[in-house]
Amino acid sequence: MPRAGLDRSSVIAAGADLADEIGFVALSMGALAQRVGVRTPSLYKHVENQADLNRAIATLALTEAGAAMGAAIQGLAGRDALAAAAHALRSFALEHPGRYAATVSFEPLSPDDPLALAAAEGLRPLRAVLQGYDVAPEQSTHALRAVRSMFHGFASIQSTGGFRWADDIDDSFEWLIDLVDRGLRSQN
Amino acid sequence: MPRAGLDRSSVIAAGADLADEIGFVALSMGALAQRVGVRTPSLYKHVENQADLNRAIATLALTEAGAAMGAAIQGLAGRDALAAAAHALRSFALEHPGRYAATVSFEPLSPDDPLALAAAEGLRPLRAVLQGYDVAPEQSTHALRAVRSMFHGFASIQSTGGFRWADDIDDSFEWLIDLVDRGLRSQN
DNA sequence: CACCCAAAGCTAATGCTGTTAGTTTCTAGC
DNA sequence: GCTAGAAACTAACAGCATTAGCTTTGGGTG
Repeated sequence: MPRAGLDRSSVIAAGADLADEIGFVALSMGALAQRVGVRTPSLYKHVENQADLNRAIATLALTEAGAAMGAAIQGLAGRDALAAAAHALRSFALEHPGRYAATVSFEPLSPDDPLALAAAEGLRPLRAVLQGYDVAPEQSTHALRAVRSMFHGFASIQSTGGFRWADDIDDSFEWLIDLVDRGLRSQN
Repeated sequence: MPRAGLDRSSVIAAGADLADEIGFVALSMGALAQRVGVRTPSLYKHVENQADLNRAIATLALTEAGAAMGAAIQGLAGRDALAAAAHALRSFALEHPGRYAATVSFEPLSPDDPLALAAAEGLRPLRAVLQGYDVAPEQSTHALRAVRSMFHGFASIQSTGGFRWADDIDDSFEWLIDLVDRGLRSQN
C-alpha cells in the first residue's frame, strides 16, 4: 500500500474544498480523513485538532478573498473599484461557502496570530479603494469598517439564504454599492 | 421529589439565556438539562431535537430584536429613527450574543416557517424607518436589504471580536449611521 | 547497497455528544 | 380516591473528536 503523502497545507486545502462541498458545519475529521484516503487519527500528524484546522481554513480563505479583491481592482478607481471589490468578495462567498463560513466564527485572537495577520492583509485592497474617495485620514478606519460591515453583511445574509425573493438579489447588491458610493462622495 | 414543571416556551427561554451566558456553540442538550434541573432525555418531551431548539431560539431572538427596534423608534423619524433602530439592534446583539448568534446560522426555509415569519415581522420597524426617506416604492426592498446588511454586518463583526482596536468602535458605528443617512438622502 | 530512525500511518480505546426505547412516577380532572 | 396521560427517569446506542501505543515506510547516511 503506497503512502498518502500528506502534509499540513494539503490537509488544510482538502478541508477547505470539502467544506465548500458539504458545508462548513458538516466538516468532520472523519469526513476529511475519508476524502484524503486515510484513517481519522492520521490527520492529527498534520493538524493539532479540529479547532486548529478550522482556523487554518479561515486563514486560507481570508488570504484568497483578499487576493481576489486585489486582482479585481487593478487599474480601477472610485465607484468602479468599489463595485469590483464588492463583486469579488461576494463571488468568493457564493462560490466558496464553506471557506467563507469558516471566516465568520472565531473568538478574539492575539494581534500576532496568523489568522489576524491574514485578516489585516486581506483588507488592504479595501483600504486602497477608499483612498479613491475623499475620506479624512483620521476617519479611514471608520470608513473601512463601514464598507467591510456592509459587504460582509450582504454576503453573509445571502450565503445563508436570508433574502426572501431570490430573483432581484443582484439588483439589490448594485443598489447597495450605489448607496455606499453616494454616502462616501457626499461628505461634509 | 417535586416535578420541574417545564413546557416548550420555558425550555426555549432557558436555552436562550444559557446561550447568552456560555455562547451559542457551547449550548448542548446536557448543559440545558442541567440548567433546568432535569435529565437530558426529558428535554425531548418539550422539544423535537437540538435543531428544533436552535430554530426556536432564533425565532425568539428575531421577535425580541424586532420589538426592541420598534420601541426604540417610537416618535422618531429620519436620521433619529435610523440611529435609534441601529443602536437598538446593536445593543441587542451585544447584550444577547447567544440569541444573536442563533439568528445567523440557518438553512433555507419555507415561506410559512415560524422562523421566516418572525424574521419578516422583526424587519417591520426598519421598513418604517425607511419610509422617512425618499425611496421610490419599487426600491424599498433594495433599501431594506441594504440597511439590514450594514447593521447586521457591523453587529456580527463586533460581536465576534472582529474589530482590532476596541476603543473607537462606537465612533465607527456613528460614522456608519451617518454614511447610510447621507446615502439615503442623496438619491437621484 | 544496506541500514536505520523519524515520520506517517494504523488499531484500539476513552469520553462526550445527541437521540431513542421502554419504564416509572407524578398530577389534574372526574 | 382513582385513573388516564403527561413528565420525568434509566439504560442503551451510534457518531464524534481525541489520545496512546504499535507498525510500517522511505529518504538520507554510512
